[in-house]
Amino acid sequence: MRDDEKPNLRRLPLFREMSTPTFDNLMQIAYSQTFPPQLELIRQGEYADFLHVIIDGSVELRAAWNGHDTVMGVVHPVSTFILAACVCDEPYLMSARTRERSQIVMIPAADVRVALRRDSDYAMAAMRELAEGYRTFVRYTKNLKLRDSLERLAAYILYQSHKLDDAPCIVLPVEKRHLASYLGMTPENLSRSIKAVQDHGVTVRGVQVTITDRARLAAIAVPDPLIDGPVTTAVSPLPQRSVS
Amino acid sequence: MRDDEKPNLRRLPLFREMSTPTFDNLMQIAYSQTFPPQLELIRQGEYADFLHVIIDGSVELRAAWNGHDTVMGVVHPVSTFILAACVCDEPYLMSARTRERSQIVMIPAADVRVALRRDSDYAMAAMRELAEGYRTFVRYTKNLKLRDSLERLAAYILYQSHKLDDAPCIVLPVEKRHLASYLGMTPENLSRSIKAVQDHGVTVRGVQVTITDRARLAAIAVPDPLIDGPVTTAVSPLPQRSVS
DNA sequence: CGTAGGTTTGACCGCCTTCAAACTTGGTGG
DNA sequence: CCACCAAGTTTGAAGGCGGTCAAACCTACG
Repeated sequence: MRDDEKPNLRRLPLFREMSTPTFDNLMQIAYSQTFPPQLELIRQGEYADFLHVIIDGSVELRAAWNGHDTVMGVVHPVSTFILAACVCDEPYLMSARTRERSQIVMIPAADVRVALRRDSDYAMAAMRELAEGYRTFVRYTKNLKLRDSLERLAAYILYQSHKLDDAPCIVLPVEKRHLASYLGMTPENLSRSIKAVQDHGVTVRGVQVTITDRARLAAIAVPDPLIDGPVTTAVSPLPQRSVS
Repeated sequence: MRDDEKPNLRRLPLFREMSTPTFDNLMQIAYSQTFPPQLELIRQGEYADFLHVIIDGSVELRAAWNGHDTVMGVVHPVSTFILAACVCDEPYLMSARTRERSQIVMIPAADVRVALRRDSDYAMAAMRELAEGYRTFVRYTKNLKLRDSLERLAAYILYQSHKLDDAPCIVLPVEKRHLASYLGMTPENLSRSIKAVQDHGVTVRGVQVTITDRARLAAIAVPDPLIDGPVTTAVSPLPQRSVS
């Protein structure tokens, strides 16, 4: 891989705190590649050959069973995916496909495991990365089990806006069909939910979404940092013991 | 905590490979406690004070939002829970409550974090534990998104049997109301699904479930190791059943 | 026994899916 | 530039899965 790409990787939480020798060692055997859109990088059930790091573009995590398939998540730069399969040396539970032309760095899983054993700072970082991934999935599952589809859509819009500094105007970053699958509904139902949500402080034209009344939208979504994302402005009292 | 409890902990993947000084150090500040049934050990939103290790009994992980709540998982001995919140030093995403009288070892989260930084073998073990937890949740979410409720019930029965060495006869280990919530349905709907599944190679009387035709049941469940769990499951040194 | 909590059953309703068709949208080539 | 096509989206109608509500039925336990 090219030298000018390494700093991007080095900035990642996963690589930031590892020792320089370990990093350089990994980088020597890593290689960077640019893939076309809609390419299946990883197929569920296969074994983990490479840790993937997405540098540019975006990647969709999908799962399939018995003829159905569904979108489980989307990975944006700069972050890693399928770390868990690499650590466990077990089959992928999800497939991964590029949504657009994407640049990806691949590091042989065996070398990652060696580096983990050798560099405890690296292991710590991997642990934090995995813990965050775990929590992301807990939140995703809570969202699916606790909210109905209109509420999920409202929360999604609100959260997309929140990520852009509470911008009132956002653009749906994905094809609606895939967004529907991610949110656990059919494209038709998403279409109807989009129509329905416009009675609650939102106007949608195509992929342009404008929040006209945040409070009304929030009344539907009932946003919750324990579902929608990490706490940024938490007002948490001191930890307290529940039992004596 | 008592000395005779330490070997049980030491056998855990999380503690098996850590250095003896680190282990002894942690054990000095850990303490063991037995809790009554239906006690809320952890409330979602609070911060992680203690890493919990369940030694005996069973614990239910639940999530709540906007007046609803749902069962997200069940933890059996001997394993840890809420490791991710401890590692991240962030609020719990789920609550935990004892299902029965349960013995639990609690280790201050701050000390766990210190030990993680100090002992790289320990960090490696924590990483593997987290990776397994992550994969458990991916599987759970796939189950919810890809199967309908009858298929989920069939797969659940098949998997419970599989864990008991493909025993044809199993006992539902949880109250049906909680099983329904775990499987993502209402108690009423579980009741109907139980009736329906008896046309497909299963007879159910109370909590007694007998598989009369495994192939027919599998035709409904379409079991898949990428959803239902690895064929080679964990070694549980303690008996599984625990209904009094 | 009698009560309380859990389970089952029935009736009804609504969310969501399915199927089908019309309608956009974007890209391509005449 | 426009015609055309393919893919995606929207709309409509119909139906099913699952949820809600209410009552009856266990079952455990005091």
